[in-house]
Amino acid sequence: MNTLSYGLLSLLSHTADSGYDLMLKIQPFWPAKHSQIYPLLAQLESGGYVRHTLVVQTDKPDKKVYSITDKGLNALRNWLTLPTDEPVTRDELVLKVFCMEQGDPADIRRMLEMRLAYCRDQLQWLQTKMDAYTKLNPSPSFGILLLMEKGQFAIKADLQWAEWALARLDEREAAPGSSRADEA
Amino acid sequence: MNTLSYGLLSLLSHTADSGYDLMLKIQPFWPAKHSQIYPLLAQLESGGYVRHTLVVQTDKPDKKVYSITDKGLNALRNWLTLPTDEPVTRDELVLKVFCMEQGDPADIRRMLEMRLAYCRDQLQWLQTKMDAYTKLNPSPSFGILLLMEKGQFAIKADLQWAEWALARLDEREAAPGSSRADEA
DNA sequence: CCGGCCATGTAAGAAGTTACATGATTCA
DNA sequence: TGAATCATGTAACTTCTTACATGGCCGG
Repeated sequence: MNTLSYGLLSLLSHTADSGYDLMLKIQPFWPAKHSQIYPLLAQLESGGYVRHTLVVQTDKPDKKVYSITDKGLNALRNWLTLPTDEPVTRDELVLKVFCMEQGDPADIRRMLEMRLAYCRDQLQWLQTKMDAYTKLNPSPSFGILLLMEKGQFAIKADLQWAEWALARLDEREAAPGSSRADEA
Repeated sequence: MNTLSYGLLSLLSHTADSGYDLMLKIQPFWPAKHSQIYPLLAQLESGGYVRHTLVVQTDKPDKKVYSITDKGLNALRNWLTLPTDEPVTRDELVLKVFCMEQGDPADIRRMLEMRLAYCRDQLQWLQTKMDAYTKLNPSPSFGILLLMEKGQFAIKADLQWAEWALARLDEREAAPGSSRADEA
């Protein structure tokens, strides 16, 4: 039972879902490909944590809809009491920023602008999700509200940093000479 | 040449360093164990991107100090022009929050308090690093300044979210009944 | 004297990605 | 007609973690 397994159980504790949909839904929280999800679900099923029923569809391929079992729920509850791993962020951008003096300033600028655009996209996507969710739901899940808020906090921080960094780049380019220019 | 390889080259573009020190320094940016770093450095050396000299020490074990070559610098510069992968954050906490209705509210509270403490630690650690760096350095690297700021933005966002979440938990516990309590 | 730090490495295993494989429907 | 979505699966590979292995120095 690894973290991704618990992630799947966590999703299934809200609603039964196909492997495909689980794969899509877990992306914002714990990115994983279908090639990782499908075998894991089979494993969880053989362990008795989930069970599936085949749902036949005419317009689309048939699907396996998984639901969590009592054993799965118990495992989930126990997991909640265990200590939580520290978060890990892997961002290629920070490695690039670290050695940015080696490259063309125009490349750095482009990099930061790309990040800015990415953040705006993410923020808008989240906003849409939040609107849709709160409209469709009379008394929403407290956990989901917390998460959507968490996502917003994180994206906004990244966005604000990118803006701040670009502003500092502008300052730099406006001022002639190197960082020792203020020694006048 | 994977991202970690470029990360090592990025660090080495500032100062020559031992595998051990590189391992320690890269943790905040791209966590990796020594068992991954050492073979990679050997590989980078056989590819001509870095070279090492043996530094004999009396009080401590001898070490291999790696420095970047021209070929390494060129590879680094080229990498800076390439498109940057999107950042990935994996945080077990979000998976737990998603299904928190399944568990004891006291567990959730403990979880959030742990996160809060972790964030405060991280923030203090960063502050210390920033102070030390800016004091020791007359004209600091622009890249490093940007990064330290980025770290602060991210940690503060996480911290503020945790505080906000705990406040909401308090509200919940103060109000009797469920979310339908406001239907009075 | 025991645990932690320094310092390097290998081996085995788990986790994650990319590619291979299939096939119907829908939209431009 | 060609690409995207839905839907499931396996195989090969890369990446990352844990464990094995060694050994001196230092502080409590």
